[in-house]
Amino acid sequence: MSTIPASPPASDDGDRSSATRERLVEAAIEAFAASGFAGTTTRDIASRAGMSPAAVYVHYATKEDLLFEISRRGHRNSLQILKTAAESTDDPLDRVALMVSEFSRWHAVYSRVGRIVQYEFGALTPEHRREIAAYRRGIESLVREALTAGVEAGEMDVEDVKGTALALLSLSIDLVRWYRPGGPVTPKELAELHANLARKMVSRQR
Amino acid sequence: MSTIPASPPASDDGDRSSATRERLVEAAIEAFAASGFAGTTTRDIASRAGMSPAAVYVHYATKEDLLFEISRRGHRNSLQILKTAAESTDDPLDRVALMVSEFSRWHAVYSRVGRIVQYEFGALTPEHRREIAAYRRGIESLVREALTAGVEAGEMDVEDVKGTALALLSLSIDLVRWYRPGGPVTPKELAELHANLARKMVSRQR
DNA sequence: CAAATGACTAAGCGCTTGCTTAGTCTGTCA
DNA sequence: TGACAGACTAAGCAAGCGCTTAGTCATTTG
Repeated sequence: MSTIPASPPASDDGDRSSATRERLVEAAIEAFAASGFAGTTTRDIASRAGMSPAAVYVHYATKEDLLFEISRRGHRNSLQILKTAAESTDDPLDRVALMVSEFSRWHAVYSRVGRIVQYEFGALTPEHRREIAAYRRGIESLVREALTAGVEAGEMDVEDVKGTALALLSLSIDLVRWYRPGGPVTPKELAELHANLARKMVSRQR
Repeated sequence: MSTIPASPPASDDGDRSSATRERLVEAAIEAFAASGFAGTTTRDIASRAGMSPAAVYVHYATKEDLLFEISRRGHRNSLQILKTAAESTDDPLDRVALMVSEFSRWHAVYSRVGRIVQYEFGALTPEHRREIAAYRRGIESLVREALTAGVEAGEMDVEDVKGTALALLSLSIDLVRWYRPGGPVTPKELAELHANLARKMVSRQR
């Protein structure tokens, strides 16, 4: 339910192995969210998944591999959401608003995963970090392109495209710091608020 | 240089003890920033401060006490910055812009401390967490009050005061996630960008 | 139906952890 | 000058760490 979907719709065949891998990813998400990556033990992950410590290593070679799997899924999934939003309309202002809305909604729904992915980036190996960094550049590019298109169409007033793109992403991403599902605010409400604020941030004034 | 000032202008007397405490705080900031709280060993902190592991415990009873000291200083200091900004002008729109500007500038200048303080909140003891949570409520209140004042003066258009306050804080706080001092953007430039965006977010349109 | 496969466990290895103990050294003050 | 206080170190303890080894068991395959 709070596990993000794997990149292929879900990586399930009927086999036992991939089901166990899913249990491990879910267990690792719970553990990392509760104690952080360095503060989580492989024994904790194993027991949350209902198996012995050694069984973890049948499916993932290291604890960091589990973090990488979570991070990769999170980034691929949210990048896809953003891309779909970007392609859903031709109106530049609507596009930016929809992108922010969907990106915020994603981060609210998957706030646990988002927190792990954002705060434990530095715990990845240099190789894995490079792959994740590429997804992040992709995310930033999509927003920058949407802003540039709006400026060139004369429908937006954005002095600093790069800085504004980062600010729009901050709005969405930072909510993983404080948002808790089941609280007074729904993901949909947050998404609408952020979309409205985004419109104001990029619209021509007066 | 990147240590935040202690709450009394600086907690220095001439004595040896408080100077050593400062060295420990600085060493802990470096270590926590590099490896996270759980990933940092007391031996690492000690050696960065140029002393034996046992010497740390003369000044701080636990590793968590060092984190709390850093967190307390960071919150008190940034809260003070925000309060001073709030009192610096009577114009509601200028006030919000100045608050965002100063809060962003603080987080850029002390981005290492900001990252520790934001990401390791959960590593504090429940008691310490309560004290820090109170500072955070104070910060949110200041922003909410500034927005409410602007709405009541008829100079702002803010539908959701609480949500917009959180969004303005996100703009400032989230920069600790990606900002690195010495990069292409100065704290001052970021502060101005965020102040302009904040104005657009709360201004009456058309 | 024997051989092979692969998920899984019990036990544990070598190392590191936060923190303590016991004692040394330096500077202060009666 | 000698008793004392407090900053500091060398050594180490108990616990817990990531990960491995050796082997069990159920299922698949020729």
